[in-house]
Amino acid sequence: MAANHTAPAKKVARRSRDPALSPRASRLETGRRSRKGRSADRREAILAAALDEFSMRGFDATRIDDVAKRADVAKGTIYLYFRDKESLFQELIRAMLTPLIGAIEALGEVDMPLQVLAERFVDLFVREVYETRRRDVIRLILSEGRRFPKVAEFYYREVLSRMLKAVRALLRRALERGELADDTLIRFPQLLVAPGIVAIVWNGLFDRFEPLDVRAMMGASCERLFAARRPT
Amino acid sequence: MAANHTAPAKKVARRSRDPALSPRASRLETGRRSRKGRSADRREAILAAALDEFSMRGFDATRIDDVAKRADVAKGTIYLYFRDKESLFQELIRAMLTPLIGAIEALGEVDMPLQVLAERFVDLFVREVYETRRRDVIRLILSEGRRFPKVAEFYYREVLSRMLKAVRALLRRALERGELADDTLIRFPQLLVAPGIVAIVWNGLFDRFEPLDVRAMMGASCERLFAARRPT
Amino acid sequence: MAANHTAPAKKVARRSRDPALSPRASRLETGRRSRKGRSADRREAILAAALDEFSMRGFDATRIDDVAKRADVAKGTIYLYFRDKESLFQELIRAMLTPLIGAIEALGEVDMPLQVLAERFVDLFVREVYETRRRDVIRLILSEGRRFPKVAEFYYREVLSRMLKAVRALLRRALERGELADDTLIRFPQLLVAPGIVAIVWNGLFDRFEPLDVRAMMGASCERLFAARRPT
Amino acid sequence: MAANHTAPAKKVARRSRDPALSPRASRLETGRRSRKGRSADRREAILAAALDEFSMRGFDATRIDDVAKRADVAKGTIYLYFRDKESLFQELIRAMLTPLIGAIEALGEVDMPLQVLAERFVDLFVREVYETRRRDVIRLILSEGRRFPKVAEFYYREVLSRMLKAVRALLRRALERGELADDTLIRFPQLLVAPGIVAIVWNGLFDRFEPLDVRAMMGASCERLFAARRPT
DNA sequence: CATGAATGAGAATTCATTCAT
DNA sequence: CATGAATGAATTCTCATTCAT
Repeated sequence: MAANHTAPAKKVARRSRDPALSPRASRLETGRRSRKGRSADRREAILAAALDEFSMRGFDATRIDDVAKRADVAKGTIYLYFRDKESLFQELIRAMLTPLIGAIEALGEVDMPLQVLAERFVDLFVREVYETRRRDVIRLILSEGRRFPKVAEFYYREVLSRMLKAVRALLRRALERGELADDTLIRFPQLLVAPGIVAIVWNGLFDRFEPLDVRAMMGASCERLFAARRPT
Repeated sequence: MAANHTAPAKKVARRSRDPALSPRASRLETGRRSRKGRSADRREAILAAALDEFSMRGFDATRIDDVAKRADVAKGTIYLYFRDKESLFQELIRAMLTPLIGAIEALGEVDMPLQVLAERFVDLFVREVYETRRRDVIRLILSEGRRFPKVAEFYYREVLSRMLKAVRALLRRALERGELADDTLIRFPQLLVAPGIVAIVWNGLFDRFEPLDVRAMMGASCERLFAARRPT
Repeated sequence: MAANHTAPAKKVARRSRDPALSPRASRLETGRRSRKGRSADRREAILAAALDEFSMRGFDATRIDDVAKRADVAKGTIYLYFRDKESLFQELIRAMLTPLIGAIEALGEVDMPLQVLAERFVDLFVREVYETRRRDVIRLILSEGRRFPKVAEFYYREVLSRMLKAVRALLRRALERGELADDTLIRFPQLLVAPGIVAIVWNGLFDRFEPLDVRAMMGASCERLFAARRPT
Repeated sequence: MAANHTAPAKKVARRSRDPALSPRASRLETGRRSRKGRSADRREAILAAALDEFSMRGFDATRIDDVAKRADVAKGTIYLYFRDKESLFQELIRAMLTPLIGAIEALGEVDMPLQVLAERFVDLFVREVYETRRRDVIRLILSEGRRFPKVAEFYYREVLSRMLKAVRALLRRALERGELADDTLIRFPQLLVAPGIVAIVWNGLFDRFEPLDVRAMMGASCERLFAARRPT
C-alpha cells in the first residue's frame, strides 16, 4: 500500500507518522504535539525512510544521503537521532518489531478450537505481517541478520522465542484435549510459519514469474498440519 | 560495531578442489595440471573463496581483495577470470546450481511409493543441499536475490520451475493412484521445501540459540503433507 | 624515465583567485565570503589547480589527488564540484574560454585601418592569450582535443567559428576598401593565427633550445599577410 | 650525422627502416632476408601498431595489450624489442623521423628560383608529411612532447634545427640574389611551416566541422611570404 | 625467442561521519 | 537543534611489467 519502496528517493514528501511504519500503534498521546513530538516525528520520518531504503537496496548499498533525502532532513540530522548507520538499522528493526511483542505475549492466553485458531493465525500473519511493512522487516532480518548478530538475537529473544513458547503452550493444551494428532508441531512449531516465510521470500524474488497466494498456501498448510492424523 | 563479526580472511589456506564446489568432479588426471587444468583449478579456487566470503559477509561487504587472499591469488588475477565483482557473484551461483539441473530433470521420471519418495526427498535435500556449500548458495539467493534479478531469474528458470514441474508431475501421478488425499501439494509444491528453506534460514540466524534438526523437521513435515487425509 | 619531469605537486600553496583564471573578476565583496562566495572560491581554486596539473602532465597523467593537494582541498571535495575527472577537464576549458566569447563577438564591429588592426590583433593575442593561462588552455586543446571531441567542438563552435566569422567580415570590408590585395586571408583566416599557434607549441617544446619572440614573429607575419601585393 | 641523441641506447635493438612505416624509404639493402629480417619485421610490426594506437589514444591511454594485438604478437614480445612503453614511444618517433634527416640535409644544397622552391616545399610537405603517417608523428610530438623532453629534444636537434638551418641558408642566398624582399623569413623560418602545423592540428580537431585545404593554404601562405614586397 | 597468465602498484570514485556555521 | 560542505579511508578495477613454460 503505502511504501514508496521503488522510487529512487528524490524529493520524496516526508512520510510523517506513517501508520504503516507502526501500524495500529495506538498513538495515545492525545492531541497537542509537544516539543517532544516534533523530535519524535523526525525520528519516525527517518526510520520510515530508512526502512524504504534498506528494503530496496540492502544495508550496505543504502546511502545515508538517500535516507536523509527521503526523510526530508539533512544528512547530519540523522546523526542527531542515531549513532551511526548500523544503529539506525538496528533501531529500525527494534522499532518495527517491539509493538508485536505484547500481541505475542497475549497469544498464549487465547483458547479456542484448533480450526478457528488456524484461521486466526493465518489471518493475523497475512494482515499484520505480510501485507505490512513488517514483511520488509522480516526480509531484512533474513537478508542481513547474519551480519548483524545483535539483530538476529533481538529478533530471536524478543519475538521468535516468545512466539514459539506461546504457540507450544497453545498446542500442548490442544494435544491434551485430543485436538492434535501428535506432538509434531510442538517439536517443530516453525512448520507453522514456514509457508509464511517462504511466501515472503517468494514474493520478493519470484512473484514476477509466478505469483503466489499466501493466504491460500498458509491455509492449506495449516489444514494439513492441524489435521488429526489417521495413518493409512 | 557488530558487522565484522567474522574473521577477516587473512592467509587462509586455499580450499583447492573443494568437493562441494565441484561435486563428483572426478579429478583423476594424474599429476601435473594441464594448461586447461591449471586455469580451471584457479577458477575454482576463486569461486570457492568467493563463496566463502560472500556467504560470510554478503555481496557488498565482501572485498575482492579478501577473495583473492583466500584463493591465494593476486587481486588482478580474479579479473582474468571474471569481468567484475558482480560477474563473479553471478557465475558463482550458476556454477553451484548448474550441476543440480540434471538431477532435477531426472526427478520427474522416478516412480515409487509416496512414503519412500518422501524419505528420498528429505535425504536428497539434506545431503545434496543442506550439508553442502549449496546451502550457502541458497542463502545467498535469499539474501541478495532481490538486488540481482538475473540471479533470481536464473534460479527460478533453471532450478525452481523445473523442480516444481517435476514435483507436480510426480504428485499428479500419486494423486491418480490414490496415494494422495488431495491436490494441495500440486497447487503449492512450495510447501514441500518450505521447511528446508526455513531450516537454512534458522541455521544461519538462530542455531546458536536453539539448534534445529532439519532432517527431523522435514521428515515430520512430509509425513503430514503426504498423509492421506481422513477428515475428522 | 623522463615522463615525470615536473614536480609532483606536494603542498603547493593554493593559487587562490588567480586573476588569469577569472580575469577581471572584480572580487570586491568586502570581507567575509558569502556562502556562495566561499563555494565559488573553492571551485575556482580547484579549476586553477586543475589547469596547473593538466598543463603539466596532460589529462591522463594528472592525478585527481594532486589537483586536490594543489587546490588545498580533500580529494572528495573535488567530486562535490565536478562529476568526474573528465567533467573537471571540460569545465575547465569552458570556464577559461567563455570570457573570450564576448570579446570576439565585439571584434567584428571594429573598424580601423588594416595596419592598426594588425597591431591590435597581435597585441590582443599576446596579452590576452599568450601571456596568460589561456596559452595553457590552447595547448590542452591541441594536446587532448582529439580525445575529447566535446572540447574540440566547444572550442570550434564558441571560439573558433565566431572568431573566423568576425575576422572574415573585417577583412571583407578592408578588401572592399582596397586595403587588401586579394582574398587570401578571407579564404584562410587561419593564416593569421597560425604563427600564434606555432609560437605556443614552440614555447612549450623548444624554447629551452631556442627562444622565440612571439610578438616579433606575429608582427612580421601580419606585415606580410596584410601587405597590398604588387606582383613582381 | 650520427645522432648523439642521449645515451647510446642500452637494451635498444637496432633501428630498421620499414617501408610501410617510412614510405618511399628506398630499401637499398637489396635482396636477402637474413635471420635478422624476421626479427626486424616483428619490430616494425610493433612500431606500426604502436603508431596506430598512440595516434588514436595518446600515450597514456594506449594499452600495450592493444599494441600487441594489433601487431599480432604476444604482449611479452613487445618487451623483447623495447625496454618499456616509454621506450617504445620514443623509438617510434625516432624511427619515423630519422629517414627525414638525410632529405633535410640535402635541402640546403638545392638551388632554384624562389617560386619553384615554394612549390617544391609545399609539395614536399604535403606528400611527405601531411599525407603520411608522419602527420600522426607530428601530432604525437605536439601532444606528448612536453611530457617527453627527450622526444622534443630529438625532434629539435635532428629535424627542426637542421631544417631551419637549411632553410635559412637557402633564403640567405635568395636574399643576396634579390629574390627576397627582406630577412623576415630568415629570422622566422617557422612562418613557412606554420600553416602546415596548423593544418595538421585543424585536421585532427575541426575537419569534421569545416574541412581545410592544406595545399591551397600553404600555397597562399608561401605566395605571400615569398612576395617581393613593395610597400604601399 | 615467444607466449600470455599472473602480479600488484596505482588511480578514480564513493560515502559514512564530522563539525563549523 | 539543523544543516550540508568537507573529509579521507576504503574499495573496485586497470594495466605495465615479469617470468615460468
